[in-house]
Amino acid sequence: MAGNGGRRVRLDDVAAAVGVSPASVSLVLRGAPGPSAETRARVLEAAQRLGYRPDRAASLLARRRSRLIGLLIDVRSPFHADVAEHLQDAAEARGYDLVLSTITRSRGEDRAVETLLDSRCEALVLIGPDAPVARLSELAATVPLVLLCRRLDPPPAPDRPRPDVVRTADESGTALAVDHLHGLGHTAIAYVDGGPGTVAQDRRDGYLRAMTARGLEPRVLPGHGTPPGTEIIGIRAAEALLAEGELPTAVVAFNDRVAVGLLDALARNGVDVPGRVSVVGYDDDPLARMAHVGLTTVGQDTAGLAGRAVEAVVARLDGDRAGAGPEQVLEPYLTVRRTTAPPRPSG
Amino acid sequence: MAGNGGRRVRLDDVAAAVGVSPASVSLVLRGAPGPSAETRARVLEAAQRLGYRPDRAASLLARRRSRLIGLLIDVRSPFHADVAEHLQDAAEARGYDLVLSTITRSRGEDRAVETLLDSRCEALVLIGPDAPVARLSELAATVPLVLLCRRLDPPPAPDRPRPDVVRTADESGTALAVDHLHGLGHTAIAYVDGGPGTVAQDRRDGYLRAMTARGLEPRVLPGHGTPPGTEIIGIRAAEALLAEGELPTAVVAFNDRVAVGLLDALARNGVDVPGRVSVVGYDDDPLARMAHVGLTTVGQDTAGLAGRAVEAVVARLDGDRAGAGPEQVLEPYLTVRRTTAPPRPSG
DNA sequence: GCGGGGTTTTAAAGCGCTTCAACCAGGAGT
DNA sequence: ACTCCTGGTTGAAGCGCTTTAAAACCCCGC
Repeated sequence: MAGNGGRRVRLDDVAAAVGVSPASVSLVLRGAPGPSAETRARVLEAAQRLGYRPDRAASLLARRRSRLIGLLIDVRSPFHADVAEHLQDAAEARGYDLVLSTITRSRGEDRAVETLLDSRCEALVLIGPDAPVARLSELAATVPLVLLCRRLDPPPAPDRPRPDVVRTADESGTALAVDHLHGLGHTAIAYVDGGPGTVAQDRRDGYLRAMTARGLEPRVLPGHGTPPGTEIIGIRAAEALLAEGELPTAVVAFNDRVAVGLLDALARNGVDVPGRVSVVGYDDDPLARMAHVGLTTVGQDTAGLAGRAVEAVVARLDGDRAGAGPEQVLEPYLTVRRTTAPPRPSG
Repeated sequence: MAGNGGRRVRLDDVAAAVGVSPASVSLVLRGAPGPSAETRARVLEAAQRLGYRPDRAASLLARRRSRLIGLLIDVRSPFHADVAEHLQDAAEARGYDLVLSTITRSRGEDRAVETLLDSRCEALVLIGPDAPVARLSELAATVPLVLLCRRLDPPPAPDRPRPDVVRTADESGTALAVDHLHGLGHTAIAYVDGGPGTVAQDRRDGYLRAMTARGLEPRVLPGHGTPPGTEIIGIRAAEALLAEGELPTAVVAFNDRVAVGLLDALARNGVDVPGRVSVVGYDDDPLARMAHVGLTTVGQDTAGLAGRAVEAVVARLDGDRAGAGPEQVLEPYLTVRRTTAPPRPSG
């Protein structure tokens, strides 16, 4: 079809082929109002025939608005990947495009954000960024900013610019887990903590509150250590519990990786799950879904998060601030799989 | 510092501030030869002071060459992520920039490739793409193309354009595994197959050849089923072996996920690994590295793959075709962890 | 047959940067 | 004294598209 002599087909080529001005072609190709049905058809046909593909750089440069949303993503995180996918779709639906910038070992958040800004992004979405509140606030002064899964704690001074926040109610997540277990008949429910950070804090608080509300005795196993939120923490927690002789009948873990460590250590010590101990994770990681793991876990509504994030961006950018508060909190949901069951009748 | 009144700082602003022409500023900022040391210093100072950030779209448009390499990436694959990271660095070192395009459920390879092309990428790198050879060949006619971890099989007609190929010698990888096990004293070594595709084929061939070369009896367990290359396959294979009563003393798996399924099913059935059976995976997945898995596995040299890919691109683009053949094959390496040991003295 | 209202079309001015030919000083060479 | 360099510098022409104001057109009714 194409691939013929040398140069790439330009807008002008299409215009010439049809016998109209480049302006008309531009209008038609972007579906802008103006051109008549007939012109429209002829232009489309010619563009198709010549294999015309608009040049994004040129279009971007000429356009008054870029309609670009920058997303900072840690390419190794399945959760980030999932959010990215949904953001892609949500953005597209609103007429925006997504630009990805990966953060890697050799490329910190700041660096990645710069790239995004240089690419003319009109707004930025950051997923659980590490940057301190002050830095985020400063950035929010430059460009509309949405924080995904990251509370602002401590909140910036009220006169300082404030990023929008879209997150999951992590405190409800662990409460959900406790509910589920309590509903099954468990009363001795332990919790394995995450590292520092607002997310870990929220999940722990949710657990504590839910336990207290039910008149149950909370028991938090420490989650610090390097690195937090990994299998090792789960293994250590399991070992600590086993050393005591008396196991709780259920354990809620800060996240799925911790839960997997827990499961593994328990299995090695001949402790049946869910027969002897029930385990609940958090994140609904691909890990948890793996057939042979079948971890009961708390999931986040990634599609919802992505959708709200885009809405927040659009609200700022297109100014139709409709009902969107500065912080949006979505409810997590529980996915019951095979690691939870009623406690074994004691004996 | 910046963030002051309205508009973004442009090249012209810097030029005006220093009192030189925009042309000079452009030269200085790109480190191009020409400007004197003094001009250079003054421009740099002013740019810094004004917080100037070049506009990529404009720069891209004006530049004769884009120096952009497009990478197609499945954002959920840790292997892709790893390669991307190394490519980023390798490209940068050669003065190129990487543009990422993710392939998702709602966004196939073709779509992602188009985005890349529209972004003015001068060359494309695809990691193990699904597209048929004909399509790849066609694409290679449009733009320099490097295939990572994907052989061209069957090879396109000799007169057709041919993508460069950079891959791991998968046939040596499984041979390495067999070597290792044989060296430990194993003779009954089974293999769990992957799905269709050249990679699975190579790995199987490597196993078969290595076994035959050592006068050992090969035993291939089927790897087809949906989806191939996942834990389920490993579980099924383990069940099949257990059903027979007589277990081999070692098993090589098509990849780590299969190996993990295998490990899990064995553990559930009280089979000690590596006491009773040794297991070797392939890919050196994060999964394999997890503390509690400790899977002995064959790893690919992702940094090397990325480096070669960039070299291939540069060779095509900058025309210094130095020593680079159309297909480059890197050797895999074995990482011994805790799932392999000498076979238990029979009895 | 002409002014008026609406619909289509287009000329032209950029978007912010790069590039390249031309230009300019101030030595060196003859 | 005059030409020839040569390293520095710059004016101006784009890159391929969007956008806007204005032109062109068409159909009416008077």
